[in-house]
Amino acid sequence: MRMAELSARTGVPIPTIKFYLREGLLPPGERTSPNQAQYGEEHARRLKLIRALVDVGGLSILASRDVLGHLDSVGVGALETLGKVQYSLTRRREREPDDDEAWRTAGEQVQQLLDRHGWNVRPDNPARTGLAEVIATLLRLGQHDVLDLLDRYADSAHELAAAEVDAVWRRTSLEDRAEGVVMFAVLADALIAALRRLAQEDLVVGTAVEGGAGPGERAPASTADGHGGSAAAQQA
Amino acid sequence: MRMAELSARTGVPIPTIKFYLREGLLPPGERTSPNQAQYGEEHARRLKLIRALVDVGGLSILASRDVLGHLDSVGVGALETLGKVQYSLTRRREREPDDDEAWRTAGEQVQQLLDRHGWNVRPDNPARTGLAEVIATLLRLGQHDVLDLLDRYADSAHELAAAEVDAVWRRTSLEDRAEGVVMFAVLADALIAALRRLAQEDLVVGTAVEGGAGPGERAPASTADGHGGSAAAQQA
DNA sequence: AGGCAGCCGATATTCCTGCTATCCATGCGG
DNA sequence: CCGCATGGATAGCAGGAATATCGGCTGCCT
Repeated sequence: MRMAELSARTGVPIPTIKFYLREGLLPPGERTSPNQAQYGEEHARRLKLIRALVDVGGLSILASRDVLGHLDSVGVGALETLGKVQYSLTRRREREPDDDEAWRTAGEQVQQLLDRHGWNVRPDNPARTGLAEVIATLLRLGQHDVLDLLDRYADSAHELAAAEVDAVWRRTSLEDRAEGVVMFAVLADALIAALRRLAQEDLVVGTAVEGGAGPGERAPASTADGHGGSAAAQQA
Repeated sequence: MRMAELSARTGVPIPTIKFYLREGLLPPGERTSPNQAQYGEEHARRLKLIRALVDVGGLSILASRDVLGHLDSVGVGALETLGKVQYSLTRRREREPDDDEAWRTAGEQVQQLLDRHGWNVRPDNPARTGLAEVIATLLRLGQHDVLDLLDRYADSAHELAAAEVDAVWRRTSLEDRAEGVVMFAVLADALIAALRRLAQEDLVVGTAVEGGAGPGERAPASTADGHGGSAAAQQA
């Protein structure tokens, strides 16, 4: 197909497609003449992926290019891809953190947490810094009760990550796996954030309705222990 | 204290403080004369909070102003504050979603999920739309196995939210509670994201090291033999 | 009392990002 | 064979977040 059709099919305006081509997010089409090119299904897919990363994942154009670049160099294994994607994802911190008391404490807490949970993480994983930064901020603001939940957060995160790794591993082709890594790294963040907000409201509404005396032992709403597994997999 | 001291104490440059004042993020100091003002401890705290929201939480100046505005109008109860904060948090979607098949399916799935888990959420909660948007995107990209984990994500989210609500409720003063709401709404997102990335790497390293045959039942933790193992996980 | 520094407010300028718009030469295609 | 879409390059624009500059004033120190 030509550019006009690509645009029509994906809903992305032509000037924007040109822009993405220029910026290297979208690989160039196959030239059939000096001013004609053919685009395939993979271009449409890539375009949709770009919009997903930018619109839903909130990535910058630059970060998206990096992430997508890792997708193209598959064959190096999921670990490699995951590492690179994660590195691309952490938005560059403009100001390197000031080396104050809170920062040092935060660094220690991160290490202790990793030890406590027995996590094996490379020392250069940028998520370490990210985590330390959040902890340092909470320390500076004196929000110690948030930090008391760290281990709980960690347990849940580990559970979820296990399910994610499992799901990715179940994929067969290398490309699919790499794409899965990106999905779980980028879009799951948005997913969890939204779910947490919904759950928060449910709980607050529940406690407020019960008289506002405190977070009472509300009947746990059927606990959803029987959630129909793939009932969500509506496979449209 | 005067502006210079406020700047020195918080590390925020004076022009930036002026900017925040202009934009209404920071309440003006107490005037002692037409060109002199006094700032108190609460201004320093507010400044640190602004930097936390902007730097760590990734909020825009505008969104931060809204969130902080809700902090000032305390006394209306945690539910009210939570709702307003959540509304301010969801970044305005520039393009309202195109009403295609995926979007409609996504809307249904959100409702089904809420029913399945028995969550009581107001219909105007913007997180509903946010969640639907992510689901629609995943549908359009054909990532159904991600959606299969929705219920698992929801369960974890609910657990965490319960702990969070509990923690907030434990706070005594109204101001502290409102601040807690903001903390858990904004910073916990970053916290969880970082922890998930760390857990992901741990699990991938673990499976890769064990021969790359699949996500095996790795001995839980205690692996912390140093990070040497991960370096070897270059698995071609 | 004199003077210098600091402060406040307002305006203007800069830098970055993510697109759009314009322009032009070219060659497809009816 | 001629118009119009295509592709490439350059320039422009809008919004966001600061940052710089300037004028007028006022403490405060001596």
